[in-house]
Amino acid sequence: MGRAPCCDKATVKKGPWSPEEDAKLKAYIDENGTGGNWIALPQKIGLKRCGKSCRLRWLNYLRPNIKHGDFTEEEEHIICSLYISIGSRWSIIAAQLPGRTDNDIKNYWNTKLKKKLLGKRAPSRRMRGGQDASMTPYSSYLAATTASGSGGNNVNGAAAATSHASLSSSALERIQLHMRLQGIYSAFGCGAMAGNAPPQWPKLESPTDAVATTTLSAYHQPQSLVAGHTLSAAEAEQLNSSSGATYMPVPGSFEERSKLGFCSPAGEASDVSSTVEMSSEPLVGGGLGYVDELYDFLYSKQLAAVGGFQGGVPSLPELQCPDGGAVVGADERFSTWMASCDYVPTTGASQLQPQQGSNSINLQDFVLGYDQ
DNA sequence: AAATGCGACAACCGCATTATC
DNA sequence: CGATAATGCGGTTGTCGCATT
Repeated sequence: MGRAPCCDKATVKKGPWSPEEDAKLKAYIDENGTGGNWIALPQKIGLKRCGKSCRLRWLNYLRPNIKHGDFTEEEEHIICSLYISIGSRWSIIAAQLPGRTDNDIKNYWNTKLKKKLLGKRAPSRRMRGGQDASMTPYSSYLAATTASGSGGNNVNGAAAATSHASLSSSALERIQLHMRLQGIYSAFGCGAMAGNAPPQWPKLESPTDAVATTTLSAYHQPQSLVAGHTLSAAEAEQLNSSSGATYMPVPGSFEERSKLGFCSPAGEASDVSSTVEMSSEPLVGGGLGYVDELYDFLYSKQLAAVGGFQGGVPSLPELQCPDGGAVVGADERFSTWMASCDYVPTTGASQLQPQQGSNSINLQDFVLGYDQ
């Protein structure tokens, strides 16, 4: 037996809301609030609507301070970065964008951002079956490692390719997108098969997805994200020895790095290229260059603004904590921290709230650490 | 000018979680 | 402590308007 429906579907009106209905609902809530009972609300004000529908209408449309219209580039970057970090947790992402609703962001992602990423595949740069002059060092590395089948990647890559054939197109699309996003993550912070933290994959429900997820997880080993600018060299060393992960102290102020919309470790350019070239990336469906393009998409403007790679590989934006701290990332530490936090989407600037006595880390901001 | 396709957005649906009894 | 109700959330669908043929 499934649960009882929340309302009588025969008598409830569906479809778009009329201005009159909007006015009724808004007037009532403005005056009385929701009363903590959405189910009873429509009867009180004489609306033939389901309580859930009223709630949705209020939250997504009628609520004050809702922003409609185009997303700014900064908002796009935040959405992309958080999607990389936490997947389709739209309510959490929305909590970081005051005035935006989860529904808005979800729609924007599905209709624009995702296509921007999936559709940004420039034929001149990929799917050529070999290297060419336009390939970046990173692409070249990927091609080389794929061709040579280095280490466990080869095995897993073959498994991925096998599972690829049996996936539905929608599942495949999702996996490809996730791989691109995850690939960026790997490129920024992941040395080959290093680290112990399990990767954070967005939810994949179907059995076939599960197969693919298992396959992919085997060679995505996200590295640790740390509160870089607050970490001294000694602290970093201590953490490295105790956790087995790679932390690095990062010079430069948070303000400097956040100017561009992302925290960016102020490392040297040589550090960046060497790190990127060291990274490995599984390839499914001829995915060479995915990382490049998403990287370009996310960071080209930032890099241009600082005159190239001098700013180092950008990190992710911060999730605001009530104490003024912030957290970002997708590693085990982050997911642990997330699990120990309540997030409270509100009409204003929402916040992540560490629970009392929780295993929270006093994070200021994060940068990616790199393996040697 | 009509038909068709497509993108954007609003709304719905069902499941998971939380609160209450 | 279990059952039920309410709420929150993410995935999906429906509808409308614009662009293209």
